[in-house]
Amino acid sequence: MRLTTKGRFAVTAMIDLAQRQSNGPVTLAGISERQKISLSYLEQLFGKLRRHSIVASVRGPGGGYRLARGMGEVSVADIIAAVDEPLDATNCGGRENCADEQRCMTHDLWTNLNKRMHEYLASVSLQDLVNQPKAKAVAATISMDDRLRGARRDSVAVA
Amino acid sequence: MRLTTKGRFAVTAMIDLAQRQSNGPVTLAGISERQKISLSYLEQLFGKLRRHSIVASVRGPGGGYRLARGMGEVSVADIIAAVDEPLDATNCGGRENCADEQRCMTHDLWTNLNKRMHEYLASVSLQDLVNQPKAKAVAATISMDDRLRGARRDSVAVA
DNA sequence: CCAATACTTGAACATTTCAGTCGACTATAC
DNA sequence: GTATAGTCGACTGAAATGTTCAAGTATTGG
Repeated sequence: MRLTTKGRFAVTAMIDLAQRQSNGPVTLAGISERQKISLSYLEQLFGKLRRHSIVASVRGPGGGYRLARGMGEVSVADIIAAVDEPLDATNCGGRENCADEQRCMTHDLWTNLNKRMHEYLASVSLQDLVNQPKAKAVAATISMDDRLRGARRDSVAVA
Repeated sequence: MRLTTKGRFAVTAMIDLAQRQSNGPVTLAGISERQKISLSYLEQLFGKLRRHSIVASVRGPGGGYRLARGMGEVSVADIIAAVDEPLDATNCGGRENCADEQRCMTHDLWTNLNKRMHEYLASVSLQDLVNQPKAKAVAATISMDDRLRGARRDSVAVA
């Protein structure tokens, strides 16, 4: 998984959408204005989001975009994967080289990192971001720190 | 922190270096040949690694590069940070906007993700990669999975 | 000393991605 | 039927990737 500003834009836009879709479809023009993202760039991003069934479009006056599923069913990983799609992953992932030992060591490291990043991003839904972002973020951080330091704290409050 | 193939190349090269430095300085030409990375590209990468005091150079015949510190003191995060340096991080990290609530929500999410990625990469040293990569990788994965699933497994065998 | 070795630096380059722009088109509500 | 708003495709400039060429400088072995 690659992390670029493109994914950031997409997530920002999706949060805006999630927050406003209760009063009908949300226009890209509105998101563009509020989030200061170019309208045409949003069109590209939402084209991909739509083709990945993350959002649905409503054409005509009063139209716009709405979520294709509930906020809880859309993870950050979904959004990034839809937008950043060239996910050909570890450049030795079955395709070529990876012949000698060294390459496979780095290969393992990278696939593992990718996996963990993906798991983290998949564990955060749009709902989490819209509702109580602080609690979630802090809880995740504490939990991670514990693991690294070998500490043991059996119940972490998550608000 | 950004993840690109550039960092991958750097880590691959560093592993090669770490494995061979016991018999004196390692030449970039050798790394280039073994790892199939263009020599000039390696020169650029090692220039950065040298300026970050991760490797040291030995000039003249019989020269090459060697690690500036022990393998245990060099983390993957160090290598990536040295090579991928434009780490301006979250594009609202103190600089501008971040005015309304939505932006800060995504801001929190990203800074947190960056933090966790960094912690993970910082926890993996060159030594880990050269010695027993499998054990380390597997252990990290299991631990992560447990946290996500809420499972509880008190002693995870490592190696 | 001297020549081969090997790092050092800088520039140029093709390719790709990023981010944004433009223009033409289609569907639909009023 | 017209204004609204999504859809599509091509096209742009800037940056990053990955590579190559060329001209250095330091140092060691002979």
